[in-house]
Amino acid sequence: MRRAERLAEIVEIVRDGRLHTARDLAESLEVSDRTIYRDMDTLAASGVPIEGERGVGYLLREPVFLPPLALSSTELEALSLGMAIVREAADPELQEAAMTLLGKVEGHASIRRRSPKSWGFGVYAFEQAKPGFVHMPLIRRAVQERLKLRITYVSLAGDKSERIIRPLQTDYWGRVWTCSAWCELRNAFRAFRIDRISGCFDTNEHFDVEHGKTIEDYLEKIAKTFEN
Amino acid sequence: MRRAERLAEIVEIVRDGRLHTARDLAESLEVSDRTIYRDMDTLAASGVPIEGERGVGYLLREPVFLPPLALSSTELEALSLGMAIVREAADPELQEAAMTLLGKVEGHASIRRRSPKSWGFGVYAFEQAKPGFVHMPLIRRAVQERLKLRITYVSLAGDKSERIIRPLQTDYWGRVWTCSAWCELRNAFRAFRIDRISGCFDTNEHFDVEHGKTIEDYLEKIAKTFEN
DNA sequence: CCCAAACTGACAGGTTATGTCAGTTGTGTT
DNA sequence: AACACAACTGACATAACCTGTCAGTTTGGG
Repeated sequence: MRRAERLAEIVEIVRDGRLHTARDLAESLEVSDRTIYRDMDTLAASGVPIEGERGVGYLLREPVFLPPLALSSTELEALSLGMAIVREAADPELQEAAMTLLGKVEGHASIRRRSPKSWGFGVYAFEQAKPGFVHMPLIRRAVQERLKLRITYVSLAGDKSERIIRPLQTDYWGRVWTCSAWCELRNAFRAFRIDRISGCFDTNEHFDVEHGKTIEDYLEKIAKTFEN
Repeated sequence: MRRAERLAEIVEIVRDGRLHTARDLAESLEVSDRTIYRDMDTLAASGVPIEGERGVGYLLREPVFLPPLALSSTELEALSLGMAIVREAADPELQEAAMTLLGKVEGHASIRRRSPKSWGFGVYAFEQAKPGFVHMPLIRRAVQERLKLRITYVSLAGDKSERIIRPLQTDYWGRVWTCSAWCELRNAFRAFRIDRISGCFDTNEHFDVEHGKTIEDYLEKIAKTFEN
């Protein structure tokens, strides 16, 4: 089974998002270039989206992993429930992802045979599309990449304000999403309800992890509040 | 790659939970017994928990599937969020499954490399362990296997009652779980809040899908209610 | 004890994978 | 426009691997 392992190894190497030439791969895997080209065919046939450009090299745009997982039926059930909730309770981008993921998993004959498509879950976590939800993908990206955002926020009292925030975490409260952030207008931590964010723009400005302004600091502060 | 396909096929066949002899497998896959024995070695080496007993046959206890999935990072994010919610919002059995599933996925080196362990999600779907939650696994099983249950229910008004129900679906409402069922006491559809089910027992009695008493009928009835 | 069926080892023959070589075709750079 | 680079392709010999056959051994159950 050296071949199968090598195929996995190629994906491992290429998924770092950088360019790799067939020769480099061939050297590090101790096979000939030709073998690499053949392997690339096989991978492409298996649906791995590796792109090869002549004169350039190979690139794996979409991060991919292919672990041959062994899931118990309870884990499969948890996956199914989780995706049902995400499909209902998250923003369109994650909804889409949840559905394609579930599709990939249920598409495998082994599962179709056992589950009559339904696990008996009903999920009604949300009313129809909440207003601020279109901004969720941007907010999530901002959290991950430490990107400052400029938002227009309408408070529960109805006051409109414009702020620069450092989004630290997105929070799910069962039926409501909020974003925990450091607010540069108030110079303090604030939690913004996603459905009350009417405008949201990328500032193209990154923020550093500053002592006292991290999500851990925020959570700690909240914990202390509850102690009293 | 006929070998790789055959290995997958073996798992496919054996995962029905019944006994299979090497000879039967060999016949249906059109190879010799010897090849099956060699394949079993390979599968065992790959970590598939197939058990073989001399004089008996092969058995796969834990249902398993091993689809070499290719997930996008967004799908991975959806999976992570979904499991975070399930870990917070579901019963202990599914919580456990969600954690082991996430463990299996994140355990794969390819992912560890990219995600700094956290996706920036905070999930606070529930207070601490709700009372009725211990019954959830039984209820889920009952839904899937059409098993009647005998429950002790405390209504919102505080009235205690004992009923035989035919559980049709478990419903997640963001912060609350209910069970949609046909209630044999009231002879009508009822939705029971899980946290108000104080007792729950298996009656060992199955129910048939009766016209007018299915989950589809219930959902239709609810839809009509909203029309008015 | 006997049977069934999992297991093991050896070897020949077939199939597949690989390396070598000799090209062609795009892409980016000078 | 010429050039370098690297993806690609085809052909063929050889090495590696897989498979079937056969002849056993081991283990659990009746």
